[in-house]
Amino acid sequence: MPERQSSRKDAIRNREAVLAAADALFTRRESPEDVTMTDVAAAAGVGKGTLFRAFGNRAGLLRALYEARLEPIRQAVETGPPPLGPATPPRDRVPALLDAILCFKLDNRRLALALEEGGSSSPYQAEHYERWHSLLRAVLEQIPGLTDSDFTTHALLAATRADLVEHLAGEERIPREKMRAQLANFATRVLASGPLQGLTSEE
Amino acid sequence: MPERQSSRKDAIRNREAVLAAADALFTRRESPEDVTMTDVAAAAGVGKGTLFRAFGNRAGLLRALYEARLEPIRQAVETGPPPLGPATPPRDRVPALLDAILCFKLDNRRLALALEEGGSSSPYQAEHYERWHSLLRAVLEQIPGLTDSDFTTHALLAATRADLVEHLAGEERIPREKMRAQLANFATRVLASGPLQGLTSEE
DNA sequence: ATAGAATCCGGACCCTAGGTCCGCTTAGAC
DNA sequence: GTCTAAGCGGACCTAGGGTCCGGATTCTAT
Repeated sequence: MPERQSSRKDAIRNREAVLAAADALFTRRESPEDVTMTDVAAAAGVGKGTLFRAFGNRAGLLRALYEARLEPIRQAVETGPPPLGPATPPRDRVPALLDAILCFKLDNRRLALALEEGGSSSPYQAEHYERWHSLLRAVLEQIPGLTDSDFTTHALLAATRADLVEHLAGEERIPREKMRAQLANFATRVLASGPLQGLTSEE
Repeated sequence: MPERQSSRKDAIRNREAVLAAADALFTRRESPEDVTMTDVAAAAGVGKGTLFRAFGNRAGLLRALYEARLEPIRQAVETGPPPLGPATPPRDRVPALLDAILCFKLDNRRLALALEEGGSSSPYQAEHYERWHSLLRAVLEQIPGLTDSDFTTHALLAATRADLVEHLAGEERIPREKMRAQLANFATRVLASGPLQGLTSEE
């Protein structure tokens, strides 16, 4: 667990340099997998030992980058104004949250891709997925008549998977605004199931 | 492209042996990634050269296994009786198709996992995904009032992603029947948007 | 200021796993 | 039987993630 902060200023400077270099590399290069750790170290003007001591491993570096980029959104969701903040009525907040996630992944395609496929273990063991899931689920549960909130949350989040977004934006050339509209439409449809009762799956 | 059939019987025998060995290994071992190509070759009593000549690369082997397992379902979907076959009314066929996919992934967890994450490129470039997508989409388009069929299809299929299924079955310990019910419920909710007009995203 | 300790630096090195190569073997045709 | 094209298999190559350790740097106490 090499994640604790260091106080030495060269360590801090190097950490920043690595973050910046990795950031640049991931946005520049086509595919995440041809950004090697050696590349990152070289671009940051730092040795591999330094890189690995600071972040543990590849996944650690990705996570650090991801969290940093995600911070503003986390703020907006937790303590911000509507439509993202807690004061928003659930039926409006769900599409807004999904939209925020989608936009984030559109703006950080390579990075999100690298983190989600990243190998090792599924994205479902990542902490940040867990956070989104429990938040979204809590919001869903405030909507009356909505069942299977756990599964529904997973299914909604699955529609924003990085590789799907990448495919839609890259291969199918779907413009950003259209994709956002489609996702919002989809989410709304899922929520708008007032009249449907009795379909509930039982325990 | 080393995919063409050989007529020599030793080649055929070896191909079968590899397929069988790989199948056994993938179901036995915990995680797909600790089944190495060398393992497979050894278990099949065959050299690595043979293995790679027969299947090209790791993805090729996975694909071959996957297609073989998928064959019966493909049959049932293309020319079988309802609820999977073409004679089924669209509103019933969509959940049935998704259910078939879900069951398949539940029955072939490791394999589906290995193929979908498999690294290299996203599952969205795989031929079999393309097949499912166009089929499902065609069915969706027969439902009046349903818009964004392309995106909706992607979103529905995303709910059956191998790693999500694995997570639900493995970590969350959701029983098979419950998961099937939840997916069916979800699909039905998505389709049951008759009253909703005007939400359509415009070109 | 300076010595000493703790920490950090960095690149040579290791290991694993996918993939290739090539001399030897074998199936099948004549 | 023999000739040949195809197949065989394991030694070998390579790339990239991760480790190691001698030397440099920073912080602290005096």
